[in-house]
Amino acid sequence: METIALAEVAAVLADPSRAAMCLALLDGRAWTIGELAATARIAVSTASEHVTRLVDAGFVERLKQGRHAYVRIADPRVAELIEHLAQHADRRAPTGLRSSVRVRKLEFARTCYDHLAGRLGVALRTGMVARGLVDTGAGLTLTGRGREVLTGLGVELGVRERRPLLRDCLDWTERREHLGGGAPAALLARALAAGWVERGHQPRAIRVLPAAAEPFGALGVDLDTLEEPAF
Amino acid sequence: METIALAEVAAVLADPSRAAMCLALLDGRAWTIGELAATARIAVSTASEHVTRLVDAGFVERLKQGRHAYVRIADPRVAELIEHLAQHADRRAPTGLRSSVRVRKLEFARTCYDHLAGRLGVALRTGMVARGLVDTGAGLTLTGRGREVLTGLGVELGVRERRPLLRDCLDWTERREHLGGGAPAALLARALAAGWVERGHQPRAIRVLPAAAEPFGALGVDLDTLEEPAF
DNA sequence: CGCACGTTTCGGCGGCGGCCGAACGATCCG
DNA sequence: CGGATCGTTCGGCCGCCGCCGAAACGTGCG
Repeated sequence: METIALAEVAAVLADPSRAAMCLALLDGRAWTIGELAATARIAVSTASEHVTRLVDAGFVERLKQGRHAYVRIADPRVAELIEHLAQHADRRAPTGLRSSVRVRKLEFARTCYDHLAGRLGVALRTGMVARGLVDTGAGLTLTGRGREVLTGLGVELGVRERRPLLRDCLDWTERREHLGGGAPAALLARALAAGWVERGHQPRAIRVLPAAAEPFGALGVDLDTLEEPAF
Repeated sequence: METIALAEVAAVLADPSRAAMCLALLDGRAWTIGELAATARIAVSTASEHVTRLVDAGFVERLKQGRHAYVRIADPRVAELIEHLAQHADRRAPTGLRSSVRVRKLEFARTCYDHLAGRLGVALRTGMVARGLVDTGAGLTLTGRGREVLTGLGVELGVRERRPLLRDCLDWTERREHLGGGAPAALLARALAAGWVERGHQPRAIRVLPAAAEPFGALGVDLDTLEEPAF
């Protein structure tokens, strides 16, 4: 039976420690075993075993480099799968309110695997929809104008990507949807390369630089009104 | 931590019996507990317990009707999630060749949750792409002509659906992709209503009727050349 | 060349959860 | 109203798997 394959792959994510590690890895970067052990609050030995299982399942890959072993998500499709699963989990969460300072600091702008999330990510979705760059009629589609504007900003929309250009993404700290998919990934890459934003010290943190005002304005995001928390 | 929510939802699918039940339910219809127990080869009592867990997790819903309890997938999004997961499982399966007669009979035409699969499903994808009704540039999109043709056939494309109109779907018996998403779901509904196809006796079986020739021809599928197995 | 640090392997412990059969409950039918 | 059929609940058994600390391994650095 093929059916056991499904159970096997689900079982890999079914452990709290492994789940925590995968969620951490959604920042798209490579973590060491030690770091992963720390965030999951387990012994390194245990973390190492978990990584082995994740590798066998094709979720992550191990990169040996000197005496360190780096671990990262194997494939964008894996990231989407994890997000998809997390999204369902989120949907039926009684959910207490989020609290920690660490999370608060990440609320404004951060990455979600390979695209922007946080309030900035949410604003991007709202802005692009308001300007008619994205259509929400059935699923999400990039309009002709949307394509023009992104291209004008130097964002390279890979034509041969397998995943859709746009999808709704609801990551695990933010309650509202932001934009995932190929186009937002390309946008983040462009934003980093062009110095509109840069990575902060915390894993998923993003700092917005002055140069971001113009390009993000073109996407319907007014950074000035966004900068300060609403409350 | 929210992270445990991910593990919890994964844990629900992490059991072989529950996975088998979910896969069976992907035919989109309501099954009784007894039937589910039989396909999963477990005692009814155990199956009942599993259904309870699946309900609590929001994957399926229980419909009491007389002395029977029917179970079905709660939501198209759940079906997509399961398919997504199964797809990843499939991707890294050493995979023996499929054999059983039962599967062979379903190869030609069957449903995959709420849309067409099997060789017919695959041909539909190929045909619509060949006719320029579907564009595969980046992700999958329905072209203007595609929309016209479907509408002309009486297929109602719900504008307010949340899921995308088209997505690639690779179900667990077929190796090649077929079309999933809102549009193919609407197409199947129309095909059943209009008498182009009808449901067979096996759970996922679909029988193609003569009236199908014309509408499917418009979608680039030549049923005559497809009818007989290639080997 | 040896120590230190990061990682992996091993052995053993403990708990969770899936499994069944039996008893109970509910519903339909004669 | 009784017997048949389906489902659910309960109790108890068993195996799997996540956990840790200790020890082995390998790489870089002094």
